[in-house]
This record gives sequence, C-alpha cells and structure tokens, in this order.
Amino acid sequence: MPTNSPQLWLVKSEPDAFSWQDLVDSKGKRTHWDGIRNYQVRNFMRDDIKKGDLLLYYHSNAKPPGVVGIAEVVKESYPDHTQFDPKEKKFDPKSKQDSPTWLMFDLKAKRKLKKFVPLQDLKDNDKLAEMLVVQKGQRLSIQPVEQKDWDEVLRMGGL
DNA sequence: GCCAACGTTGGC
DNA sequence: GCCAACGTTGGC
Repeated sequence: MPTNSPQLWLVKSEPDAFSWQDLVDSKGKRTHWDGIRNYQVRNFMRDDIKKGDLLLYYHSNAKPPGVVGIAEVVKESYPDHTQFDPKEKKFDPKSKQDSPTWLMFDLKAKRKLKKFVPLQDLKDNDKLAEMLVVQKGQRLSIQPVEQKDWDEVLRMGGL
C-alpha cells in the first residue's frame, strides 16, 4: 500500500560532532549522514528512507539531550565513501567497492522547533511511552517515529 | 567519569 | 552454534 506521505524518523547526532547549528550553517546544502556502522540502521537506509522523509533532529550526548529541529531527506541512500578510505576512522577493510556494506544519505535543515524538547520531557509524557527514543538501552542512531508521536513532539516544541 | 545496555568478534 | 570478551553508545 503505497502512500504519498513522507515517513517519519528520529536521527541522533552528537552536537560536538555535528550539531543542528552545523546543519543550518551548511545553508541548505546537502550534508552527508555518513559513518553509520550498524546493520539495522543500514537496512533502514537501504529499504525505507526516501527523499522527502522528515526527521526529528536529536542531540545525543548533550547537556541536556533532546530534540532540536526538523530535517528533510534530500538524497536517498548511496555508498558511504568513508568505508573505502584507509585514513578514515570508519574505514572497513571487509567492504568491497562493488558491493559496499555501508550506506549514507543526505539531509538538510528544514525547521527549528520553537522550543527545545529535552529527553526528560519526552520521558515524562505518558503519550510518548512507546516512542523508541525513551526506551532504555535504545541505541539506534536512526529510529522510525509514529505519526502520533511526531505530532506530539512538534506540539511540545511549539509548532 | 561511570556504567548499563547492546552489538560484534572470535575461540572453541 | 555458543558464549565470553571486547567495543560503543549515551544517559546520568
């Protein structure tokens, strides 16, 4: 059952590595979401993430952690070049040029939340009890988000 | 800085 | 195929 509506996701980024502001400062230019080395996340990129999908941009390992803004997928997944470069920290000697193991996609900043929504507020909101990001031990750097949870987070963020 | 949760690796 | 050891994530 195909649908025209974009899929919804949450992506985690450490602000020390690449913050929301860094994404904004790229001036809508495509930014590579590279360095993902987790098979479950790779499969999301390979199978599900489409151009036009929307993403909650979440700051992890931040003080405090939480959702900052909304980003948009501008290019669907393609091979992550860092896996082939021995100088890269994310170099993967097992990955072959003709069948790359790892993928990345491109995104741009779309809209900042009026209010930052800290993780603690997500946890305190009973409506979001099933949202993945509030689950203990949830480490996926890309997570699918339900429409109802998406709407609730945006409401909390003043949009 | 600590450590729980979880994924990956490798010996057997 | 099992599972201990190890590495990483990420909240606190």
